[in-house]
Amino acid sequence: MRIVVATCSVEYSGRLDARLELATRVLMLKADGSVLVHADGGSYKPLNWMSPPCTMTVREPDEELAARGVRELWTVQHAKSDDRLVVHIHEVHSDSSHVLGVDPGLVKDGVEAHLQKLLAEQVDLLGAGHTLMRREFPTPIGPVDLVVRDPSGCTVAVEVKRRGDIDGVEQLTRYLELLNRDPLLAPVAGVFAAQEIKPQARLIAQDRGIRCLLLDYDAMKGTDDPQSRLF
Amino acid sequence: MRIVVATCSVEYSGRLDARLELATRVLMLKADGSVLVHADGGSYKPLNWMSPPCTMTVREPDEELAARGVRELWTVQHAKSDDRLVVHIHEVHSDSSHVLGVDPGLVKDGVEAHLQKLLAEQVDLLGAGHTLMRREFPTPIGPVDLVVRDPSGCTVAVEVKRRGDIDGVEQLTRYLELLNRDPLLAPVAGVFAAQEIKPQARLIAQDRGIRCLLLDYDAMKGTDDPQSRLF
DNA sequence: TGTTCAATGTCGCAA
DNA sequence: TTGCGACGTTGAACA
Repeated sequence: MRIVVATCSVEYSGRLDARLELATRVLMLKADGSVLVHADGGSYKPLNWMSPPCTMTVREPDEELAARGVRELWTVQHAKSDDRLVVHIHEVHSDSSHVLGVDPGLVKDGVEAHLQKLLAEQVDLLGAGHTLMRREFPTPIGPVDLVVRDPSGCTVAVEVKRRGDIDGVEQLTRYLELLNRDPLLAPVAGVFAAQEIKPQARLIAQDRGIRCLLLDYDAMKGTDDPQSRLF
Repeated sequence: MRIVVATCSVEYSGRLDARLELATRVLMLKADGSVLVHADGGSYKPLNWMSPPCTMTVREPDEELAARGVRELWTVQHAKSDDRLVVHIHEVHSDSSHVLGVDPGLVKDGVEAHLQKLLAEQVDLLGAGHTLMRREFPTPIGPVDLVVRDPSGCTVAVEVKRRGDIDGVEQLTRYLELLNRDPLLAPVAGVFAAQEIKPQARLIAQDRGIRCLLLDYDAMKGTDDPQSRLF
């Protein structure tokens, strides 16, 4: 991520034509090539931008542009369409780069969170005699939805999803690998619980010894005791 | 504009609840109090944000949070709703402020309104001898973009879009149904005019006897008489 | 100030 | 890929 504060003008041409007159703005250049032009106000939407996939090329201005105060000419070209952003850099006030790494991404709490909560309350759905140890069990790679103990005293890690896809199985697999390194917890079994489980996900889960559990959201809501039904 | 690069976790609660696990991100704090949380990829939409009007308060973490590595606690509270963003700052890698001033703002050219205006002026593009009856012809279900009369004296309803999609055809269909109930206007023909018409939209239009017309914005702007070329 | 509608909408899922 | 619907939609024009 490179962040440049510069006095600049910007032209966009593509689905429409748009222009930003000379002013000082923040230019955010992301690792995937995308560029955002932000002012010191407004909402999260930039004044102008180019979405990935795109590439930026920097040129020296010709004499005429240089005479008008342009120091650099940035051209950000979209890879697939002919959308293009041209930035005339007049003066750079700040220019810094930072290594951010891949972001784990936003987790939204909706039905999935509710499912998790309901399963925590109705932990017997995993089989008679199961007891809840923790919800949102923290690990360095993110929280495990549920950690429970089965009747034999073994630890079980549960991943709850609305739609059970391969991604979810992979996630649970990573948790299991990590938890099984902890001698106080190991051996840890895995349960993949979802409203709907895709055949491929089920296959991979079975191959890894992960049990699949279909959840009936409406039934679980129905059995929900009225006290906690205050959503 | 203050820009902070920090390792942080973020929680949003408001119209939904969402969470960003610990990672390094860019925090953009605008002059109006709004805050954006950006990762090094994705589109122009931040991972998380708070729109103005809102205010940010900074607190020291309590002992428990401090033990987990939190150095600062930012709470961004929306002024009118109870939307709230909480940022747990673990480590600050960069922190800089810049004075940007007020932005002159984006000037656009080529939006639907321009297309409609140009077509109203160049109504011959619908075929020689067409005359404009009205722009924004009012109906109970919304205004019809253009109502024109063809050389034979028949009424024609025109829907103008930048990108001709199915819902545009549906919209025009509703207008035509309504207008054709008016004995003073009926029979009313339909023209779907757009810079780009999706194949499926064209199909549906043809099936309903609606004529499709591709608009060349640049050409229309070129033929535009100079008096009205004051964009 | 509220309502309606376009948008360089974007985003995510299903067919 | 395309279509469909939702979005913490945002933004602008208008009543």
